[in-house]
Amino acid sequence: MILHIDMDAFFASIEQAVNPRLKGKPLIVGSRDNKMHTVVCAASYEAKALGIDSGMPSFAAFKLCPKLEFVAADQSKYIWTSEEIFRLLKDYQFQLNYASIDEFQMDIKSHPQPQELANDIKSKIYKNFKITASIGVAKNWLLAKLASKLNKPNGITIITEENLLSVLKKTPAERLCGVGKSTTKIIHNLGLKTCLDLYQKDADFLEKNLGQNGLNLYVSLHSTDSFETDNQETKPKSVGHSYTLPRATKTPRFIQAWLRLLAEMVAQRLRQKNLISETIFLWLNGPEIGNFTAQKTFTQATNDGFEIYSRALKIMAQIGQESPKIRAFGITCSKLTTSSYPLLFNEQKRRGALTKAMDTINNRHGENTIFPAITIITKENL
DNA sequence: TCTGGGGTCCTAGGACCC
DNA sequence: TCTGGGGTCCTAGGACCC
Repeated sequence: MILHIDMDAFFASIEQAVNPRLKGKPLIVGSRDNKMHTVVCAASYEAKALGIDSGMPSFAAFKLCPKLEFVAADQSKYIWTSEEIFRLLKDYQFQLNYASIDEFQMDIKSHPQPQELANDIKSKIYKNFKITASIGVAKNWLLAKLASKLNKPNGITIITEENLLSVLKKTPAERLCGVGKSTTKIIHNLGLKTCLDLYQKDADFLEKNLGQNGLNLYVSLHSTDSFETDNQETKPKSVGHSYTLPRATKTPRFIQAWLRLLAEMVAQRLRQKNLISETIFLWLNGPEIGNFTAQKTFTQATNDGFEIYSRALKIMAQIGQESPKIRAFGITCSKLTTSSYPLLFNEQKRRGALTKAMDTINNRHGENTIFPAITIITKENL
């Protein structure tokens, strides 16, 4: 049996636990601090009751409730809490997996009293952090994850052999992890509506109609294996940043300053993780160009901000348009390997020494104590 | 006020190698 | 004589998740 723990309105609950003034109030956590120009990252249950939910643009949320409380996301607080919960769960001595920042999976084998165990976990979490979790138990991770959502918040759902079919029958297929918008459309056209409809199809049928995704779904639905522990390696496969401007601009020096800033941010994170990257991915969005994406692999891996920026500019030249209007952009580095010194060329050595000095200063005196001058232009208004 | 930002995995076509 | 077939890597784009 797998036990899946899903924290309730995680970010919002943490903010309410930390700040008593917010308790019992409709609250949203936005992904950035411009409260009218962001989307809802998490909504408290008081806000959910008013029809507000994550993914919604914040202006729409405020339209539903002008008195909504707003807090900008504080990632480090949530990561800290998540790691503390993980530590607490470790004490149960079961095989344990991080599924995401607010989800954890435990292989509880054939534990005789899953209900009591789930209750115990929930009360321990509440005692320590004053936030609630919902728990699902089932024969595999996909069904356990599904179960955890069926009785939110602060609920427990146990899918047994006896109730399996009836639970699946009353649950729409799109509640399954992996069944998004386009998969839902395809299966609806096939006349499949519920999780049970999917569950009762065989592997060939699902593969024929949904490709690899269908096959994965079949395997995950029917598996009785423990969750794969292969994702124990926590090495990231890519590191990126993106930013959306309040409105589109075609001012090149402004766009370049932003690209440089994003490149520096990405480079800094690569250096923190001791990684270098061969492939640079550039994403641009604008009214004329729509989404422009391109990536390029270079022979020399790097974690130098200026180098990443230069490569991004090279990729941008492919766009073949003089100076398009740009609304949003992103830089992502992939093909990551552990960086190995020494650097080969003099220019690299010199720049390596520079970035090392910058990192030292910023680590000691705080982020952005020292930064490339060009990026200061990003602070100008459009 | 009119949709963020961080990711992973998959697909299909093309280049290239033996 | 004049081109089979297997495999890998790269790229752009899409689907999906939190």
